[in-house]
Amino acid sequence: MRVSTRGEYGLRAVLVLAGQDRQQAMPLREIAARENISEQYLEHLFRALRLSGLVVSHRGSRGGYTLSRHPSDITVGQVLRTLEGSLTPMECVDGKQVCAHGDRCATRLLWKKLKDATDSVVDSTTLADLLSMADANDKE
Amino acid sequence: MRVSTRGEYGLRAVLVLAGQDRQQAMPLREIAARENISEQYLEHLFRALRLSGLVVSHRGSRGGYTLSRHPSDITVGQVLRTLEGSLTPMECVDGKQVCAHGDRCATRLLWKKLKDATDSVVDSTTLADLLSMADANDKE
DNA sequence: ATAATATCCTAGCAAAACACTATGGATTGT
DNA sequence: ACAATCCATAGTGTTTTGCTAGGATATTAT
Repeated sequence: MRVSTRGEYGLRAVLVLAGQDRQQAMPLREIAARENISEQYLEHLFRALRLSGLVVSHRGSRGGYTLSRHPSDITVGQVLRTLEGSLTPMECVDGKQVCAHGDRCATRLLWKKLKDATDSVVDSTTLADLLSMADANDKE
Repeated sequence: MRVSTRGEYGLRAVLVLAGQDRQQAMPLREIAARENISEQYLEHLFRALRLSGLVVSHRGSRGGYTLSRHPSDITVGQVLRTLEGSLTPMECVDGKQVCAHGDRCATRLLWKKLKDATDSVVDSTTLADLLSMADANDKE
């Protein structure tokens, strides 16, 4: 039930972009240095983030990445699902194939509850939310 | 973020015990056969469940396992944590070591939310709850 | 133009986790 | 005695994780 480093690093990296001026592209080198993450590893993660449309890349000198939308318009669910794949505890509540038992399966009822609980968190929390919450704690 | 087969099989197995007469010990062979799980693998899981006090073993002929308490007195959280270890998405919200940033870390705020969400589900759902929910769906 | 700065893409790989299997010993009911 | 169980440790193939390597491609600055 642990989030892998893909989700951890990726979210941290995207939050760096979210706390930044959106007009200015930030190179991976800088994000990697700031968050103490391998630049090469981050490249993989940003490839996925770009393909899912969450970030925009700018190649060449003075290039880098920017968020594709405002931080208040990107949920952590979108980031995490891009990097971690489905966030469900079991395949049978993925929407795809349900086993023959369906809702008469006692365990599936639990997996469904867990799925709903995590969905409600990640789909209602935006990057801007996290930043403002952290900021509020910082001021105390 | 997936539950492993340890949690899946283990929960299914204890639910078999929960739906059973508590006076009669049930051998692993029978649970394994009913749930289509390897008996040898289940032994590992039940060793952990016994050590955590959730089931009681009865050795020898006519032996087997029983729940240590009534199904309404055992939460799925107790079962899953025994088999899966901590259910937190990240180590830093495990209660143990928090990184230097503490609550000013934006990502940690998310991990905390996720932890609280899953905790509230697994700690408030008992084996009896799952059985009665499945039973209700069965009758429809 | 050319050099410098970036992203882009594919491949590979060591370590850890996962999902078991194997084997033999200990205990109890009949 | 004997069969049915649990108990315990060791081993093992597969998959996932968490990277590193190397080069191609695009853009900007000079």
